[in-house]
Amino acid sequence: MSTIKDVARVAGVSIATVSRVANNGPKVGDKTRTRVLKVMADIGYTPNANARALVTQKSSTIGVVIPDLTDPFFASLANGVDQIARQHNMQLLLSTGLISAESELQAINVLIERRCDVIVLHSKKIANDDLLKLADKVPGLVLIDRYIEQISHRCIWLDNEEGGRIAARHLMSLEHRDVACISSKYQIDDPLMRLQGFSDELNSANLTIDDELIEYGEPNLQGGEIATQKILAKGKPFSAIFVYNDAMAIGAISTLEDNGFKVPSDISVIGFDDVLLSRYSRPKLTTLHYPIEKMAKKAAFLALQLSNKNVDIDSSSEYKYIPQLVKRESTVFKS
Amino acid sequence: MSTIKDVARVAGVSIATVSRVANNGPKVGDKTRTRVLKVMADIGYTPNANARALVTQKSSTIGVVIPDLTDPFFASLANGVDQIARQHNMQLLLSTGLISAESELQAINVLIERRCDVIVLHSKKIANDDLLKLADKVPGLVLIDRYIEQISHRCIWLDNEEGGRIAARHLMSLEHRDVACISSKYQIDDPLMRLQGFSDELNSANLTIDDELIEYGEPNLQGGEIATQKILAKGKPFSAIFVYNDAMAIGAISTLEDNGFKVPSDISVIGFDDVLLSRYSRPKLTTLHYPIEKMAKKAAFLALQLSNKNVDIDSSSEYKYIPQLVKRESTVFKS
DNA sequence: GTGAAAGCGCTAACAC
DNA sequence: GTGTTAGCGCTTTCAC
Repeated sequence: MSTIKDVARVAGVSIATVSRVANNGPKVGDKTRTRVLKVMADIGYTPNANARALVTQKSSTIGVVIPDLTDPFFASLANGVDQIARQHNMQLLLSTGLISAESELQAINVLIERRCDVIVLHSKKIANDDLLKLADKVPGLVLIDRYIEQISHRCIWLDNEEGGRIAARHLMSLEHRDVACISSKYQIDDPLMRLQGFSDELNSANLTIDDELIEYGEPNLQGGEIATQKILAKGKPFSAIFVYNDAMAIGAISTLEDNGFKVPSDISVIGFDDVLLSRYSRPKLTTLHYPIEKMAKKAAFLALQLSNKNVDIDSSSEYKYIPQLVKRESTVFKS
Repeated sequence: MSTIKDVARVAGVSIATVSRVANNGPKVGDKTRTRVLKVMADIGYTPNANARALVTQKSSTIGVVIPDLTDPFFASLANGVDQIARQHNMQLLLSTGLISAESELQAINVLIERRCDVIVLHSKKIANDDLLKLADKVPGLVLIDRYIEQISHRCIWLDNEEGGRIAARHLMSLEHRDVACISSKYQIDDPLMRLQGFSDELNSANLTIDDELIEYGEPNLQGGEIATQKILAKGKPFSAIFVYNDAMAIGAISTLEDNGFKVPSDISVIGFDDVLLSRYSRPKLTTLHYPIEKMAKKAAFLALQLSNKNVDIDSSSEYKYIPQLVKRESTVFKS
């Protein structure tokens, strides 16, 4: 591939001039500029971003770490960051971290090797201490969907506990008293907090969840199916289920109906996340809206600011989002 | 951020030695190696991938151009490429192209600037000639979801026309004679070919589609809703609809039911793509399976081979995929 | 086994 | 307005 030197040679100018033209720099004669531009087009010159990054010390790429792309929730996250990247003429470098601490660490490391100025990190497995070190190393690093007190001004997170409470209040307002729960088998913060909030709110109304009516599974459609089967197998009565996320909730509904239970008339189901799917499932899913795209944009924007030494940040800020109840068709008054 | 020089200085060796250690190179004394490794860890050294790419002339990143991430179809595409990237210890650089030729061109250009060795390009708008030039410039470039004769061995594509034919045969086998079509308003190859095949097959059975029963819309849920409303407004009878993709089909079903038509008992609906959603919609969608993830993997793998000068490729190969009919619940015998 | 040095393609002073 | 030059951080001969 042709380089700046080739252009310079053919156009009969120095490489400095070519560089100026390429960067729309000042002080270049009009005839020179047009001539250089023509040569560039002729020989198909494309500047080498790696070389440029090396000398300018900035790569103009935004790095994102997410577990995987097929989950619509994470796709939305990446999409939010991408939108901010476009606005700033930056590129998205995507690193999938899957679910182990090791692979998350490796994913983030790749981004640092590439000298991403700006990184939005969704990490569930890396220990706080390691995250603190990373944050220290990369000024433009922001955590999404996680909260660490020492770097609270660099965390964009959702109040999962409050989400659990809202779900509980909603179900109680519909007079459900015997509720089951389906949670994620990955014992990370989110499921724990959601369950905690849910349980607390029930308790404060003198209700409790029967431990046997709590099941755990993979946080996807199939996980919801299996967990529901297990709960059903116990043979204990319940009139509503609080499910960890929408995918599991839809899996749960499918299983319930296969077993002769009508949703919502026999059993109400409430999900979490409000992914697109939840608006088009039958019955349409009542769920808690998780404004992930908005949060991702905020995260990218914040990371951009942090990476810019000229802007100073109030390190006491907090970026906590509250999930919103979206009432649709899968929950009704207890019959 | 610390550099190779810092490591060299602290460890009391030359940068060449550090480089050897960093790359697991040969001929380094054991004590030296451990000492250098320790220093690296101590000062938190992370090699600069840009500098490395500059000298080695390879970036070990796979570039992908897709319109956007939120469409599950494209997310699957990106995911397929990502899996191959992981296998080869490469990174995914994602460039979203949206829908204009200009933005697609710009998206691919960013990838070339970054000197991606390997590029999987989903382009609908760029003219054949321009694509040919790009392919010439970047040996590791592969087109997905598009066919250009001159570079047929670098195209991974689906036989959309055959898909249309299969859909037509399926509907005819269920004795539908009056069929409507919903197509994409973006008059690119896919919708045109699908409609063509569909129409041809009907014709060969002496059936025709009433032009008034063909409507065009955005290829998403809402587009399907609007197109269906328009068709309904014509007041012409029909017993089945062939829809451009699953999202539109689900939108169509929702609108049909809102207007008092039962799917499939009153009207059968067949979609295209077989995205995850189609398995969980009610009724479950009959559709044509588009093996996009498999094709994306193939594309990435092929691009990888192409980028490697040591492997030579049979330039007469073709990579045509045939969609498969997936019968679910949204189509039945005409009543 | 280790080091010195050249150079990848580019930008950014600094001269003229 | 244009050219010369010194690196950016790294790999890779080529000596020793």
